[in-house]
Amino acid sequence: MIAPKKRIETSPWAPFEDRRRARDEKRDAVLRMAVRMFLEEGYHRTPLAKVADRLNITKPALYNYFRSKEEILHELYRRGDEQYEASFGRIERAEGDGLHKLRELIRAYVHIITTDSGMCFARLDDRELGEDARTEVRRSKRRYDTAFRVQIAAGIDDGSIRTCNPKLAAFAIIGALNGIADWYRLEGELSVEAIAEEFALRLTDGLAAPPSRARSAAAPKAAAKSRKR
Amino acid sequence: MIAPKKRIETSPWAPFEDRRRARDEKRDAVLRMAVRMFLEEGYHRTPLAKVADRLNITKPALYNYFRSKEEILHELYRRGDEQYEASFGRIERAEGDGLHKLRELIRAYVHIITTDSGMCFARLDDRELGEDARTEVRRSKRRYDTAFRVQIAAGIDDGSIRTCNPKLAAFAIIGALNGIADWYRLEGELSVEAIAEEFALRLTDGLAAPPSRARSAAAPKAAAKSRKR
Amino acid sequence: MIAPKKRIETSPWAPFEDRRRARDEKRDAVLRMAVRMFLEEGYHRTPLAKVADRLNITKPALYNYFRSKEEILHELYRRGDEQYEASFGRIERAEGDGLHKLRELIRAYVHIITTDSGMCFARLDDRELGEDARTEVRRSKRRYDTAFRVQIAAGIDDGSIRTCNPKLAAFAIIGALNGIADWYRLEGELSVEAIAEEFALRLTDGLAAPPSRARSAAAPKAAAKSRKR
Amino acid sequence: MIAPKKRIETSPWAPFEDRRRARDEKRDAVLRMAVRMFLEEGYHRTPLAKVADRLNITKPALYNYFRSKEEILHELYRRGDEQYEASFGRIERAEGDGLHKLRELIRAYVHIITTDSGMCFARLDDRELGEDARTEVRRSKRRYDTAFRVQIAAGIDDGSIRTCNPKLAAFAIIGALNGIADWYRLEGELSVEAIAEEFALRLTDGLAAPPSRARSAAAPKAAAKSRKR
DNA sequence: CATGAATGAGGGTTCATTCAT
DNA sequence: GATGAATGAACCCTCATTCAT
Repeated sequence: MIAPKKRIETSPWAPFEDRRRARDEKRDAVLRMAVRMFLEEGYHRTPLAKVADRLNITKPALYNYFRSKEEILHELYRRGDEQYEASFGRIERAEGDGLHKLRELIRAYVHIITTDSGMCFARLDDRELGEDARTEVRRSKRRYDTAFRVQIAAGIDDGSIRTCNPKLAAFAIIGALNGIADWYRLEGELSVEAIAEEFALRLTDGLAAPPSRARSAAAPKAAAKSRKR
Repeated sequence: MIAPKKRIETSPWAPFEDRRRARDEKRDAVLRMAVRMFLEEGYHRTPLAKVADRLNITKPALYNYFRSKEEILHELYRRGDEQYEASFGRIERAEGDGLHKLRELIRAYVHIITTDSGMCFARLDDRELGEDARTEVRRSKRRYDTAFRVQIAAGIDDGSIRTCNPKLAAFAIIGALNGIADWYRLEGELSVEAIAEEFALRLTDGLAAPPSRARSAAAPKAAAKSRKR
Repeated sequence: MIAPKKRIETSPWAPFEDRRRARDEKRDAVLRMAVRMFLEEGYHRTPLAKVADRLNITKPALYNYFRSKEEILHELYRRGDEQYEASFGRIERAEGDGLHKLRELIRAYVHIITTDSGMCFARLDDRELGEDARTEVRRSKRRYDTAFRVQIAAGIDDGSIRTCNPKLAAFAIIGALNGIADWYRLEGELSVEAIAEEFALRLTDGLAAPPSRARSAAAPKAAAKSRKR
Repeated sequence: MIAPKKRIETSPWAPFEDRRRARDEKRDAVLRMAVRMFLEEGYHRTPLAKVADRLNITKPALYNYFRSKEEILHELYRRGDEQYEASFGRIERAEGDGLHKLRELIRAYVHIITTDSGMCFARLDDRELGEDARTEVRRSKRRYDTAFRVQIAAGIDDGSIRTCNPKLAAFAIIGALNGIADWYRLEGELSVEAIAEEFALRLTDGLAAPPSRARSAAAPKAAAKSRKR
């Protein structure tokens, strides 16, 4: 009821909060601009001065938010990783056979790799990073590979996926997915959902166990169902 | 027949010939060294001085064979393109339905992308090139995309491939194939042939038309066969 | 006796006084921290940000007490100079022959150069200062040189010091004393008093005129001998 | 006799030799210019661009001879060390009692510290160097200290030097000697020899053991007296 | 008073490329 | 044809200092 109440209550903290938020927003703006330019032009062909210019600040101002150009890159990878990690974790903890989860992984991957931070893993070169960060990024990449392999192996076990070399199959799928980063921006007519669905089916149909007569009735249904979404 | 004969025959030009050959061999050596180092370390992280060093020559000596670092890169792309072009042309001119040719394209692509020059298209960044060369490289890339799309479309027409979006399907396949360049060197246990065969089948089975009863007898056999290997 | 008494007495001016004192104390704290870090790391390798950090304040806060980094340095020299000036003046005004006063100067110098501000003259580089301040500092240094020379000359006159080049002798002594700043912190086992006494004797014994007839015969010989070399 | 003979004889080597000499001369010129400017202005206040300017070359040209600014500094120390090392070694291996050798060390030190490279140890700050080089320089400095201490201790043993704390005495002498670097350039009227001789005598007379019985009675008294203070 | 943010002025280093020999 | 040397253009990063809040 009393107007200043809220003000009084939050008074001691507000400045801090506001400051921090403003700061975080700026830091974020730097990252968003940087990732766009890195993706567009390439990391090493993007001087920080240009990034700063487009943000209407000066080059050293960036150093209020990051310790080095490399740290910006590292942070971009980290943000990408958070997305992958969250999505993959959710899928892994959910119910479903190997094939289903594999398709979910594909859908998730498509949704992430079509975002700026998601694209970093596919389009930026982790050799620009120092030893430690590079190791971290590569660990993430291996973790994604593994996520796919695990579901493929699970699918083979539970009969939802035909026998194959899980490692190679995972490489093929991830390769196809990473490739999206190369053409997505330029082929604007397709929605992310459409791409996700198409890849989820196209990349797995070939892996799905061939419909035995018994299964031949069920599989088409599943396919039809998933196609609806 | 006699060993020196050839020498005698070419005698007047021999110096020229020899010179030119020696020159070409050196030029070639530069390219081979350069591509390896570019692939290993990245183009812009590979100073020409290091390339020269490993060849036991000096940096300016490189300028006897190439006008610029960029020209080296350009030439590498060109050599890669020659391979793709030759293989693709041969396949396109051959007999067979869409599915067959698609598989042949995949096999050819695997064989080329596992070579140094073939890897350039997938692992080097054409944005390092100047306007003209970049345009040329991108035309090549589009041409490969098109090659795959055409066979997919042909396969859809001739019934060997199930209905799908040829552009997306081609992107998926090429993405999977380009991905090979990311892991091939590190996963040494697999032969190129094995990879080629696995990818040719794995990436197409899902695209192949659903086995009619007539076909359903044949397809499993093929699958079984490939599994044995 | 009662705690608040002092507070009550100064009551009307207390805020001002307190303020000023608080301010001076802070200014002082800055100087004490700065001198320690300048001596430890070197002036130009000590960013103000680090000084501020260790004081748990922020960099621009320093500018409330000093107009520039250079002013801090200048002030440090000034504080050192006050000490030298006070001690030297006291000695010069006291009684005693040249040798005695020379020894007193040495003792005083040791006591001052083993303090932080005293060390500034020996360990910091006055070329970091601007024209005016640098001139001032150099005037101080010359003044110290002169103080030593004057007593040496006086000693020569009054017979307490043997004939020698006063300028060179003063340089030697001051050099030896300044050198203390290079090792004092690291050779913790010696008390300032011990060092002062040792230097006062060691650096002058050779300069002192032979006190007795017995000596007057021996000393020239030694000198003659060593001169032969 | 034949003019070109020499030319022919040295022919195959001359280019190499000439090249190498020219290169070494230039490298040397860089070092000589650098040391002068470093001593004059201070290391960190001397941009490489200015050094290059005075040599009529451009900044990056310096990188043909040195890998970094720090390496130049390091090399300067090394050249200084060579001089000290050579002189000290010669003296240590020679004949003579402690006092004699101590005086020789002093003379040598004066001769070296009045040269540009010799001055580096006294006037440049080894904290500008990286870990390794700094350690090396400090080892050198300790070695010089030790050289003096050893002779003082030897002199005490052989009776040529009166009992005293060798460490402190060495510090005092080296301090006095290093101080020369602070005033030598500016006090041009004195020859190096004169300074060397004056310091050799002035700094040791006080340390020399009283030569005669006559003195042995007087000296303790003086010491006792001054100790009362 | 104190703070976060921003700036301007450099400085060291790298590297493709050119040139005289 | 090859070399050593040199250059110019960038680029990253640091830091003292200022300013609005």
